[in-house]
Amino acid sequence: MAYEENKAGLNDGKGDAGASINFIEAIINEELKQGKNGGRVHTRFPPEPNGYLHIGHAKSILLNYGIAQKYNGKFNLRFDDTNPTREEQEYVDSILDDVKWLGADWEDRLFFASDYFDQLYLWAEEIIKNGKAYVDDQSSEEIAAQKGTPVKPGDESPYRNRSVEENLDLFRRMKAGEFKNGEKVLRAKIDMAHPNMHLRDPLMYRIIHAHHHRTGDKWCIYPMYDWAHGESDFLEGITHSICTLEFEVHRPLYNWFVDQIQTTDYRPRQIEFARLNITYTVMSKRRLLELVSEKYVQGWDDPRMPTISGLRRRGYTPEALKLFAEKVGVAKRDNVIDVALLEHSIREDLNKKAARVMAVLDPVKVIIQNFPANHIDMVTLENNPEDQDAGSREVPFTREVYIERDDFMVEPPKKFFRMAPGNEVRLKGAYIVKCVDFKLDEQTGEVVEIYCTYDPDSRSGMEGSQRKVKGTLHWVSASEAVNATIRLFDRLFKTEDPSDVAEGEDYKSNLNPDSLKVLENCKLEPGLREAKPGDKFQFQRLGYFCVDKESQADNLIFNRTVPLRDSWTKQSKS
RNA sequence: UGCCCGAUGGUGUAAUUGGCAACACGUCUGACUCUGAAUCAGAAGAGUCCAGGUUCGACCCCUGGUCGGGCAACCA
Repeated sequence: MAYEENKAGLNDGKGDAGASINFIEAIINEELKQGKNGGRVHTRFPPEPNGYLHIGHAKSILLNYGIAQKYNGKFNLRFDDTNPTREEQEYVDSILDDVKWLGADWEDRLFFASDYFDQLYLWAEEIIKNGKAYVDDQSSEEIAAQKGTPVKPGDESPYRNRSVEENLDLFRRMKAGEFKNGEKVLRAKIDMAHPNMHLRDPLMYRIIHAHHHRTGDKWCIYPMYDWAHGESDFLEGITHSICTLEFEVHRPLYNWFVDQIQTTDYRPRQIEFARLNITYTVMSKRRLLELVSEKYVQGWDDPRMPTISGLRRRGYTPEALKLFAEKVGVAKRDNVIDVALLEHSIREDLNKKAARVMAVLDPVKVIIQNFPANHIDMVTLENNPEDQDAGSREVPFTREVYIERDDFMVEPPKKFFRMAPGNEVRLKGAYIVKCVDFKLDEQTGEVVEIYCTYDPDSRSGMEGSQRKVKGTLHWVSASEAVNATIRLFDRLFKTEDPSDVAEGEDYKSNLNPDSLKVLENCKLEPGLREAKPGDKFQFQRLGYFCVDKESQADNLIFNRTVPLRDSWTKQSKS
C-alpha cells in the first residue's frame, strides 16, 4: 500500500525529494508485495549501554522508528547488554532519556538481551545436541592463531570433535561456574576454512565471572553479539534488523544462527546502511569517551559534543534532528555530511518557533543627548514575525542604551549600514538616531561612549518612522538591562576531517582551542530575567540561544545554539 | 593474496519494468526587509569512476579493470 502511495507521489512529476524512498524502503516494499512475514514490519534499536548516544544513533533511531510508523508497524527498544564488564546503568538511563526525547515511542516494548539468557542457553544446548557446537579448552591466543587470516584458511581446534555428551557436560559445568574466565568457550561448528572469517567456528559463549546490571550473579557465561543478536530479533518478531555497514560480513552468521532455531517461515532480515559522518566532528564511541574522560570537554552533554544530550543542551530540538535525518538520507556508500546541513536544520526549526528578543553580547554605551534623563519609554516589539500568534511585548527604552561594539565604526567601509559618525540608524522598535560624536579610551583607542541625537517623530509606528534608514540595530536599555553569561560554541575541531593528522599525532591535535568562548556581563532585555533552563530564543541579528541547565535567576547562563546566517561578515572579510 | 560492499555537481540523496540526470545543503546574483536573518526570484556547477559489450536508446543490464571502505576482539 505504501508502495502505491509512493508511486503516486513520484508520478506528480515534481521530483519532490520527500516522496522518494530509500533502498531499505524499496526492499520492504518488495517483500510486502511478496507477502513476507505476513506483511508485518517490526524494527528495533539495539544500543549497547556502554556510552552515550550520538547523532549517528539518532539517525538510526529515527530511521527505525520512522519505518515502523510509515508501515504501520512496531518499534522496539532493546539493550544489547551481553557484556557485563563494560556496561553500566548510567548509560541505560541516558539512552532511555535520549530515545524518549527524540520521540521514538517503544510503547511497552522495552527489552534487554539479558531477558533472553535462559532461552539462549536452552537453544545452545539444542545446537550442541545437533552436533553444531562444541566446547573449546584453548586460550584466546591459541584460538586466534588458528583462525587464519583473511587470505589464509584457519585450522581446526583439537577439541572440535568432542562427543555431544562431553560438550553438553562441559557446557553445563561452564554455566555452573566450575571454570575460570577464559578457561573454556562454546563455539559454533561451521567451517574453519570459510572465506568469511566470521564463519570460522565463531564463539557463542565465554566465561565472565562478573556482576551484570540486570541479572546480577545468576550467570557466569555470557553470549557473544552474533549469537545473541539475531536470536533476540527472532524472539521479538523483528522483521527488519537494520544496522551499520560493518556488520555486513556478519550477516551470513546472523542467518546461520537463525537457521538453527527457526521453526516457521518467519525470518528477521538484517539490512545494513552507511553510518553517519559529519565534518569537523568525531563520532566513534571510543573517541567521544576519550574526550570526556580526559576532560577535553566538560562531560557527555557538553554542548560541543555530537551526543544527543550535548545537542539537546546546545539547544537543538528533536524536530531539527528529524529534519536533518531526512535531508541526510539513507544509503550504503560512505558519506561525510557538511556540518552546515545540521546548522541549517536547527535554524529552519527555530526560525518558526523561537521568540525574538534583544541581547547585546559585547556592549558599548550610546547616550542619546536629547532624550530626557530618568524617563522610560515602553516600546512594543513583535515576538516573532514568522508566527502571528506569538504576540508582542513591551521593552523599556531609555536615554542610555547598549549596542553591539561591532555595530559602530569610526571609519566605516563603503557598505557599512550600521552606526558611524554622522550616520542615521534605526534602533529596532524604537527611534531613528544619529551619531554626533564618540569618545575613545586614550590608552587603548577603544570606543568608550557614543553620542547620538534621536528624532522624536521617528518612534516605530509613527509617521516619521516610515523613512528609509539603511541599518537597524538591536539595543538594550542600560539602566533596565539584565546581565547574563553567554557561552559561544564553535566547532570542536579545526579541521574538516579530524583524523587527518601528521605522523605521530592523533585526532586530538586537531581540537579547536577556541571552541568555547565565555562572555560575561552581556546585556539582555529585562523580560529575560524569567527565562528558564531549556527556553530557546532568537537574539535578534545574532543567533539562536537557549538557557543552560546551570542557569539561575540571579546568574543567567545562555548557550549559543547556532549563529544566524551572516552575509555581512562573509562579504566584509572578502 | 581471499571474501563482502560501494562509486551520480563542492556535500548529501533521487532518477519506480532501460527513455538524454532531479531535489536539498552550500556558493553567487537580484528583489524585499524596522533582524545584512527569514522570504521571494534567478544563476553557476555533474553528463553519472574507466574500458568494452547488449540495445533504437544505458546512471540503470553484462564483462573486465580502477579507486574507496569493511572483515583476522573470549567487543558490539
